[in-house]
Amino acid sequence: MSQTVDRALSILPLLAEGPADLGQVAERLDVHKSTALRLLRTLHEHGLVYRQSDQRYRLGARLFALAQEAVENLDVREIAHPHLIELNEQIGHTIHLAVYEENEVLYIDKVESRYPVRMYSRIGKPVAITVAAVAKLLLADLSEPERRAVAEKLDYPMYTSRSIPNAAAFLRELAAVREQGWATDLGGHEESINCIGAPIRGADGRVVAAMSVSAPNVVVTAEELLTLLPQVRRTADAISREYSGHTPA
Amino acid sequence: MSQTVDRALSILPLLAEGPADLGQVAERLDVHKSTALRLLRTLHEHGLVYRQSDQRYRLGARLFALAQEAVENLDVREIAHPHLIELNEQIGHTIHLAVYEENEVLYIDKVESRYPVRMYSRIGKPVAITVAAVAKLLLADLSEPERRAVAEKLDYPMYTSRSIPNAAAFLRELAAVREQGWATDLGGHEESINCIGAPIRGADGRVVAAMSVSAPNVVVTAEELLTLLPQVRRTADAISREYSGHTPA
DNA sequence: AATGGCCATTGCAGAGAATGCAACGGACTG
DNA sequence: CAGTCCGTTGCATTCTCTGCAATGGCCATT
Repeated sequence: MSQTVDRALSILPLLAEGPADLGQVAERLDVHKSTALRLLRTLHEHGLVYRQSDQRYRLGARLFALAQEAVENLDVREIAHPHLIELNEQIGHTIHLAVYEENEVLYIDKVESRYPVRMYSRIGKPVAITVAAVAKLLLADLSEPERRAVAEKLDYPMYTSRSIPNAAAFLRELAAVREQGWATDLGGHEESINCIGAPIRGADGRVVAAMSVSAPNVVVTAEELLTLLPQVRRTADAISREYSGHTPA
Repeated sequence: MSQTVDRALSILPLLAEGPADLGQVAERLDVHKSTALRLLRTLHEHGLVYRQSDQRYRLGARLFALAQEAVENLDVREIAHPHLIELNEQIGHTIHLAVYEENEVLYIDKVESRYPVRMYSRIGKPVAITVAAVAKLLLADLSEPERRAVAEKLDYPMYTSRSIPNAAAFLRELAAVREQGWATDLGGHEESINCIGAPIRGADGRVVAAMSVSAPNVVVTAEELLTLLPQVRRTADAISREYSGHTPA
């Protein structure tokens, strides 16, 4: 690991909190101002930070562009997208696609509900990992020791009274999900929103992504949502097949 | 500028093209493999690159998260969003919001058309700078020498027969846009798609962002689209007012 | 099963780059 | 007009990064 690069990269999350001036950056990094200046300059040259008119720094444009290109290079996403669109045209609700990476689950695609009531979420946002249906699916596929290790490390915020409260309950839930091959989140994140999800598997049978359908209570009840499960699983399986076939190893 | 950081950051666009292994990265950077390894390690620790199962590297999850947080910190975007939604509910077409930064124009928000025919674009994608309505608006606000400098540097790809062909034509167009206070792109990017756009101004009158409405020929003709101009300008002005008021110096 | 080659990885010594200091300069303020 | 604050620059020192060469693991080939 390189100290200089390490320091430079530490600036990024710092600026993600909001714009900062040279002094603040230097202080947070615990380095001399001149050092911070040179790091910022280098980041600037690469377009990762931007200097606004008041001379403060904030995250720059190329960061978006990079994130975009990155997400477009994920072949699961590319393959899945038309299927998600198609499912959305059938059932209308919001559809998410998510992957697991380094202790985080994040959305990599989304098709908006065609109902007026929409939920807030964004591609790139980390998922509420202890409650979301897609998170359960992705974590359920890890090996038993990995699951344990991850479950122990997590926090279990009680978004609602139905949120999963602790590691033990979470591991039980993962076991159930693993067994049944699909997952739900019934009001565990937002009181009035339910989700059902299904896994997408690669050629080796491992779960490479997960998709879910979300809908607020006011549009469909949890029971009605569950009747869509066969369609969701069928879509997920179709994506799995295409993905497995497509992967040239 | 720091050499080490410079090299490390050069890895990111490289990986944006697609996954690469250690040897490829070292070669592209023209450094020893051990050096490349350590740089990649550092990037990895910060979550900016991810090591996939075949040991190759690709861009990592935190990059998305950072880009997300960055875009959410842009106050123009936050203020504009509800207005864009509202306009979309009135007229149905795709709406974009864009800013100019360091010789690039990029979309920072988008509301999808409610018509079935949608256009392809993505938040974070650089805009076709020589033809897009929002690009014209943002560049038209630069000082005359700046406009000249930028116009000279650009390429003028002929996306269609109606694309702006060269710097001279572009500068004329910018002058016109500056004069009239709104802009169009009539089939200059995609033969069958027209856009109209209006600027969003800060308290000092400078253009801080631009919005546009895009619709394909098959839904509305260019003439019909132009009839929406008053609504678009009204929306842009409303955003300008709120933004100017909101900015605490 | 054994061998060869490829690629990632590590320890080390030298060299080159990053660091912090101190001084400068410009902008804003009282 | 003086004073202060913040960003910026040149420079000597030091520490870190670099490239080399050797190791070890993995896969394919025979």
